[in-house]
Amino acid sequence: MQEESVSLPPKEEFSEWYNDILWRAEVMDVRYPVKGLYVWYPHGFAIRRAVYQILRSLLDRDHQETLFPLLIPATEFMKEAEHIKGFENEVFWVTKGGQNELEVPLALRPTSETAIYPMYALWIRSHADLPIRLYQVVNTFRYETKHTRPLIRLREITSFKEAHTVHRTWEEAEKQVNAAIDLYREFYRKLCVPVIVSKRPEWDKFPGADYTIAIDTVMPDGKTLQIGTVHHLGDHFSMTFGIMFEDEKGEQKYAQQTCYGISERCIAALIAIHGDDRGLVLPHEVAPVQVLIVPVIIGKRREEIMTYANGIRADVEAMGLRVRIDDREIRPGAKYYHWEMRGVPLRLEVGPRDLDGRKVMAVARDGKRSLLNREEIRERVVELLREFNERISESAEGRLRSCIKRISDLGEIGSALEKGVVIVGWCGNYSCAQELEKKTGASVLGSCLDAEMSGEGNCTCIVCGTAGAHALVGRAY
RNA sequence: GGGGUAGUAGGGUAGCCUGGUCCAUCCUAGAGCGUUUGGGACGCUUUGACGGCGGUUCGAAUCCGCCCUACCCCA
Repeated sequence: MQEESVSLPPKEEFSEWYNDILWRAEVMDVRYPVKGLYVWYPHGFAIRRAVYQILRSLLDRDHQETLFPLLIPATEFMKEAEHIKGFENEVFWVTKGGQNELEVPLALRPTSETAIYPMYALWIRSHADLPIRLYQVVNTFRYETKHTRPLIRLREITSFKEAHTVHRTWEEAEKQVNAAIDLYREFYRKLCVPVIVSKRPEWDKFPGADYTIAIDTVMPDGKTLQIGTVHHLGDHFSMTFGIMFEDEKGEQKYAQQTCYGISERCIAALIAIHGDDRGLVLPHEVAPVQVLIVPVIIGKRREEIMTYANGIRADVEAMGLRVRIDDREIRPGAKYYHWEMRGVPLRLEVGPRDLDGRKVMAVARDGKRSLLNREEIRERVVELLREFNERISESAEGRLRSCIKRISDLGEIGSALEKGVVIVGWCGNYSCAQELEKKTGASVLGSCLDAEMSGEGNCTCIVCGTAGAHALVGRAY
């Protein structure tokens, strides 16, 4: 009874678990009085900072960070027909300045193509200006009418990393698309979050794109979460916004573009994929506290133990790790629970026994214990953190694999979808996809791009029986 | 988008139909003091709520309206 009041609901009840862990682990406060807007607690924000630090460092290899305005004039926003159609029902508009009605209403960006591309038209003159690869991390606004959910479906996306690139040729832009996919794969590998890459069907691509590649993961309840998209924009936007350059022969040409984005859904995935009944489980790179030191103080040896613990702290700090001593006047067990909830990957316990034997007890977040010698702390801590990441990575990978089922019989698809996603043969036609979606309540996410998932050779459509390719079907968030 | 159920202190509940009381209650949490400290310590003192806004009324947790939030079901 006592434990019930302080612990999480079991993770099998994912919806409630997810809601609870967000405030118990101090990630988000959902009590802000506007629908779909949530507050980052400092601890959650520290996770966000570490996660986006990884993303930034990957992008900074060949992108530059920038910052465009939040407000987009209606005149620019309304230029690209397909783009408008895709977003017009979810745009927030600023229509007044003080008491006065604005002559041109201003949109709160739902995404920034129409803010950035008019400027690209001014900046780009020659082939020598290309390629351009810029990105920004900004908040965007979407008037969601469906159920909002912290980090997953928001009216203010607080952490939208969007990249916008410009190239000379369609092929060059396609290379960028592939580079972006690789970059996202690398990003999620660092978060130990396994992903599925697929090409979205024609009707589900980004409004105004040639095609869309999506990165999905599977949540513990078997539903898929889209945690990244990469779009080949072709020349749709460059024709609309007049982004032209003079090529080597002196001819004016429309530029080819791509854009790709990741939002704080990556943090939702991080939490959902790794967390357990005791709270957050975080890969060490993104944990706000990477190493926690708990002094176990008994009787009169307080000073001695604190000195020992401080020496260890200094050692770990010198390795560039985020370390913390919990010296509160509470029992050690309470500290363990407190920091396990918040996802500390490695805990070092130091008490009289350790002091006497010049040892330290190291306990990883997944329960693995190792008794270290005081002298080997520097090497061993790094090693333990790395091994911990490998273990959670592997276990997440295993769970993803176990909830992907290959199905060739239409009758089996329903039960398989309760546990995860299915791979079926699909001819590529809208009508068959529609029938499939109607029968199962799930959506056709797209055609598999991972060789190991699509398998060898061709197959036949599960609906109509004609020749097709492997497609991914799942219940999506 | 449509429907259902619910919201009472940090968490869990009673009360609501049939408006009124002096102390709601259990587990915690916060503040204070003391004893403690190798997996959620204990004792004592104390603080704390009726999801929000408006209406009806002498009086609202309770009745009415709108909104917000959560969970479930259907499109």
